[in-house]
Amino acid sequence: MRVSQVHIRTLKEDPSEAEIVSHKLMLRTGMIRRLTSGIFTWMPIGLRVLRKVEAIVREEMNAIGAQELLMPAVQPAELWQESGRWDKYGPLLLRAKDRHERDYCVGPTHEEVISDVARRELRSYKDLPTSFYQIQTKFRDEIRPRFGVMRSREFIMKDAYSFDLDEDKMAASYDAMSLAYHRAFERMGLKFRAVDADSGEIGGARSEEFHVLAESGEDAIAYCDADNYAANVELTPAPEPDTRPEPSAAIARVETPGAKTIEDAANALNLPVDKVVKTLILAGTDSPVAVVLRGDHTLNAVKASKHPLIATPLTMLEPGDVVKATGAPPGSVGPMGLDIPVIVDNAAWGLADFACGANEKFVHLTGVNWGRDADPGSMPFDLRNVVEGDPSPRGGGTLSIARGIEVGHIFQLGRKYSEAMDVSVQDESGQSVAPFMGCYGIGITRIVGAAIEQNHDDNGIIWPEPLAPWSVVIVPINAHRSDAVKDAAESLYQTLLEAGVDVLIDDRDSRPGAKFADAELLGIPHRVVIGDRGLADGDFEYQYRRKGEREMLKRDAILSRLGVE
RNA sequence: CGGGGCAUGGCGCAGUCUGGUAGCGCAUCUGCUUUGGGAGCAGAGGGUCGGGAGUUCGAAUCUCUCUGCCCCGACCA
Repeated sequence: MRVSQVHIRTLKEDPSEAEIVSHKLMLRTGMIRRLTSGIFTWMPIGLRVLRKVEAIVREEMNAIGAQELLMPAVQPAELWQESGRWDKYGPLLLRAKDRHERDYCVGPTHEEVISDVARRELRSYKDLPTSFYQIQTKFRDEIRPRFGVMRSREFIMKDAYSFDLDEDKMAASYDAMSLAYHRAFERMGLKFRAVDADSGEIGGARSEEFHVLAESGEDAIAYCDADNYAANVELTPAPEPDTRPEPSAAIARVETPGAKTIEDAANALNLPVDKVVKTLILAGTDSPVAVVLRGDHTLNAVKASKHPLIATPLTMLEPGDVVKATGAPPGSVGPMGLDIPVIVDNAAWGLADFACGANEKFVHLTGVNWGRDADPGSMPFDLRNVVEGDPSPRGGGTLSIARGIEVGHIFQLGRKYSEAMDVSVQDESGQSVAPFMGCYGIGITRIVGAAIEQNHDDNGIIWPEPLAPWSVVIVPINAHRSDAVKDAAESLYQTLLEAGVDVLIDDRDSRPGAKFADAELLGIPHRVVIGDRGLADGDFEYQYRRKGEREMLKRDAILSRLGVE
């Protein structure tokens, strides 16, 4: 394409509404424009990228035999009442009434509709296994849309659904889908990890999330390259308690004026934070409970919610209630002498001669030991988030922590929806049975943002080649003054076009600097600069966006560099 | 939902406290000069200051109200 014919309106300054780099760059390049909170127009350049993502996903879905269909975005309430989600889904569901006062929603997902399709279409086990997918606009009325297309209300999702006769076959469909996801993200050139999203659950309902690794990710992922373990930190088990050293210190009372945090206390006591224990007072199922963690650890809400004495949702007591429960304000609370249940984290259980609050304002105790001084309650419990360097649950090495952006999620649903929605097929013996379902989502629009988060520099986007809006940009320098430049540029452009390369030629009359800046902002992987300077020797300048080194190459060398013979 | 902030040409901002009828940079258009890292000069178009109500001779500026947008918050002991 010719830049003169493309709607390009790049901005030099970051729009004030954008916070993270992908959002800023998408606005500066003009890929998207906001219509209202969490709702965007995909402008021509952005749409080119979106289409590349879609095409890869579509190819990988088709490759495993999933069939594309397109379901309605607007769905009748009855369907959602049938599954029980009309009430459960809450305000996330955008609802509307038609002229007859009938209730509808804009689909946030399509389990209900696909179940309806399935119950009408699927008759017998001979129709199975089968899977359907669509690439379609969804709407979820997020509490707080932010970060541009990363957490928008309207977004495009690829959602797929599989139907199988039994659990093993469902697992096979799931595995095929998982492989297809791996292939799709690899083809997009993204650094990603598939992580267990459900490792602690009982039963066969497996689930994996696919995360693009990026600093700005909202999720923390624990992984171990040595043994291939990867899971959301929320779900990564911390090690069992160590054997505890024998007590060696006597208990001592220390005034810690003004100490409110663990760091304050550790400083005042002149101890490392991992020798000080933090005691959190939570709402319990019966009475408040005290939860004890090592000072350098943080409470994991998902794990804590699984303890029978801890109330869900997890609630920290207000300072006033902490005083009522323990006699001391937050910061000075400790496990000694409490008359509420104490739950000790595995790591805190392994400590000897530790320090803790004395349940007296601005007083701490040192040399405290479980059993001798403080009652550790019943069994220790896994309550904390794992940290960098913790052993991998698979035992093959130590964990690293990375941040990730969730771009895919696959799930074995079992019969939950097929039973609720009355989907059934006849098995070999003629009995009606509910099929086992799986559902599989990819956030198409989110991938575009995630790809930028992972691939950018100070000058702009650095597209992985498979996602780039164009793979090559030709920049003629002062073509209006030099027929040689113009001819060489046009000729190269035509050759690349004929070879099927996604090529852009910057045929504007702008100055070179402006063209370079735009090419870099847009993140076009390959740049060919043609100017009188090099052309005298028959040279073109070639630069790869990601590396940045410029080389002078002959036309043939350029073509072979771009994979054209 | 709770807390905070903002709303002035397409974008980024000043002006608001101390009312007097709107300004700067970028972008856009015209002309000339320039031309290998977002050119220079000259000129031009474009906003009634988020909406409404009020105070006042007079409101972008003060008051009330509505709306929209952005940020923070569900690990603090």
